[in-house]
Amino acid sequence: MRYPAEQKAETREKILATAARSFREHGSEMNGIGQVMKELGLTKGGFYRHFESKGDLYAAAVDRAFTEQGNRLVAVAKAAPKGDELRTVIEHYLSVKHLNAPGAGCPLAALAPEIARQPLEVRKRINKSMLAYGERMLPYIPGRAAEEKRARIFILFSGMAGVLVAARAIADPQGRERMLAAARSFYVETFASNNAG
Amino acid sequence: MRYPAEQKAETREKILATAARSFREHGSEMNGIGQVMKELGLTKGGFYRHFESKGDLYAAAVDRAFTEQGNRLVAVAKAAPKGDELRTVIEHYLSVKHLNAPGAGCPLAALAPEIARQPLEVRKRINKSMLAYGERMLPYIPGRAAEEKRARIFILFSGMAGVLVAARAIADPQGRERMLAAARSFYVETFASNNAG
DNA sequence: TGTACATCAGTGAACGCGCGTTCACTGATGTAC
DNA sequence: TGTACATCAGTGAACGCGCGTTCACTGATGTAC
Repeated sequence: MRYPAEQKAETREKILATAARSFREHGSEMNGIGQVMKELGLTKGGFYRHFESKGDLYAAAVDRAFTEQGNRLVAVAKAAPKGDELRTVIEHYLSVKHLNAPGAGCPLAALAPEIARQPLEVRKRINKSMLAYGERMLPYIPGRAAEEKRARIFILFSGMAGVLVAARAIADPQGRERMLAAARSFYVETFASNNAG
Repeated sequence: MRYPAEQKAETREKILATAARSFREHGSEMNGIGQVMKELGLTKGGFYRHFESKGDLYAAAVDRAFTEQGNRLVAVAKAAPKGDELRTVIEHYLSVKHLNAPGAGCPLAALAPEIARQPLEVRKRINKSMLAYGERMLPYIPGRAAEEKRARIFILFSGMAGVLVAARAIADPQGRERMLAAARSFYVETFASNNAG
């Protein structure tokens, strides 16, 4: 049957949001199209009215996740006390909440190795939103030359992603939170103390 | 037919080594038992004479990979000039060679998110070899209390794993090597300079 | 304003495929006598 | 020393299953007249 005017865009949106969360939670191999559609109360046949293939959805969902993550961190920075933006961002990223909510968190922490295994074209597409995510952090990084700041952003955010995912791999809840807290102190001191730039 | 006396142990060994490389290269979902056995010139039916299930192989292969990675880094440290052990280990870890050889490299960098998604029992088993890997780095870390050193090892190695896998996600070969080099300088200066401890 | 027709998001059954796992079988070697 | 039998690593066909994808169909809404 024919559906109300704006429904198609809404459905596409829901598929994207659900897939973006589901991929981060379970990885792209463990969560399929059928499950994403089922969660939305739809059948999997309808998926192909919205995306060309699973690969197409994957790239779009990872793009979406990087954009959302960027939005979140920018919002956190803007809400922070003047001069404390980077410290606040680091503490938000390395929070227990982020540790325990991979589906709503950083796609680099949740998916980096499988992004690295994607075909070149998919990686290129994802790289754009990865780099855009980095660029949005530029205003909060101390330092002079933009190129220097970019390297610093790469080191900081790839490092924190490593911390988060390594902590998630630890089974003992106390152990993982202890390691996370130690890393939080380190990153704040190293990147966001007064003499860090 | 009956096979020569020590062949069973040898075959098990080959399956483990091949799986350890293959999982790190392709992830556990993309590379199956059939392909591992095929690479060894065997049929997949014979797999179950050596391992209980794919999950059993996965845990054993990741264990193996952590042990190998530990062996490699200890060997690198032992071959380094006195006092330069940690710097040499960092440079080895963040080398272009390691960047481009995930199948022979650090399992944390190659598999951390999917390790984090394993059932509790599998994570507990893998945690043992992860922690053992960390313990082997203790002698090369400056500092006093062992607990402090352990936190420092976690921060250093999870951070470097994040760097490596983020660099692998970058499509442009020059860009990824530039980022890797910047991170290498940072980690050497921060963790292995004379006043780092 | 009323009628006839076109559209197309979503359905649900079907497809081929590769996966992990099972199992009856093979047959050269090891063991018992 | 020679013979009969047991062992068991590996074979290869089969299994059920869920996956990604395709497709004929549905039918309420939008459009044309």
